[in-house]
Amino acid sequence: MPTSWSDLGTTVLTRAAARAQALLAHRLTEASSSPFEYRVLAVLAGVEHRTQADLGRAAALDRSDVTATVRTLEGKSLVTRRPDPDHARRVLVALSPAGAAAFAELAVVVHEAQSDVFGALSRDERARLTGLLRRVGD
Amino acid sequence: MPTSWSDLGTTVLTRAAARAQALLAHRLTEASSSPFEYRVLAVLAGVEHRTQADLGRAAALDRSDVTATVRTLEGKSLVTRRPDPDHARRVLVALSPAGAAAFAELAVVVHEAQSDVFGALSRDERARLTGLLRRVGD
DNA sequence: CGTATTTCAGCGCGACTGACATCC
DNA sequence: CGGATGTCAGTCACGCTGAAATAC
Repeated sequence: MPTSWSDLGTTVLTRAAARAQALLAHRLTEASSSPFEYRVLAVLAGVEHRTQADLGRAAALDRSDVTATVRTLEGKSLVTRRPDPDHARRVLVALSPAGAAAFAELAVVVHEAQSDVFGALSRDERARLTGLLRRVGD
Repeated sequence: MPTSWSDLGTTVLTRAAARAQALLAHRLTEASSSPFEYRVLAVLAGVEHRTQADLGRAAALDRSDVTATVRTLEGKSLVTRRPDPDHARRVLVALSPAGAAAFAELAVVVHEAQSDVFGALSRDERARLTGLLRRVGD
């Protein structure tokens, strides 16, 4: 059982995750986007629309973060917002054509980021790693 | 190749790390400590003293964070600070007896946190996981 | 001179909390 | 009424940057 900080399982795990997050964020920033924005776009891709609350649940984003991210995406014209006709309190968010195109490009970028992170591992090893991580992440 | 956010390798990795960090922080907070403090104590354990800059490098802590953490530990009398006789600008930090005792107790707490995180995995699986993570973390 | 150390103020990101007005 | 929704303000941990003062 390791006693030195750097050999702890949680430390190794945290360090790898920090590097992964940094590389992913770097790739997305280069593409004038951000992890939050990508998460929203990814949820919106393939569905016609979604309420912000649902969006937050699907993207594991807090409601307040959803608000800010969606407004940013709206400013970029990647997303449209309109009130739900059946539920005045709700806002329906949908991908614009430009948003769908942006997501397609960003998906490539994100895929590259996965290679940045897991490039040292074979396809088999990646699968084993994510399998183990899923059991750790609950 | 997964396109949905939650199936990305980086996402699974980040989620697991977030849970690990939360569980570890929770355990240490219960013990009236913190991850930063433990990292400093762990580096100090086994050596007589260390300059703050060295401490930061060894604990992978930023110099500014070292300053704050060491002052907190000094306030708890777990650590002593004295100027380096040979190098007036440097500060030598050492574990006090109380600090050594506290570290011994916290080491148990941290070990429990490892079980909190990796409890679902066998000893073999833990070793395989950390091995893979090390190749990801650089 | 340049370099290194300590300290402080502040930033950015991600996760979150509390409060509020609004609506079903 | 309770419960959900969108918004805003603000907090916290962690990893940083920039600048200043000091010493080598």
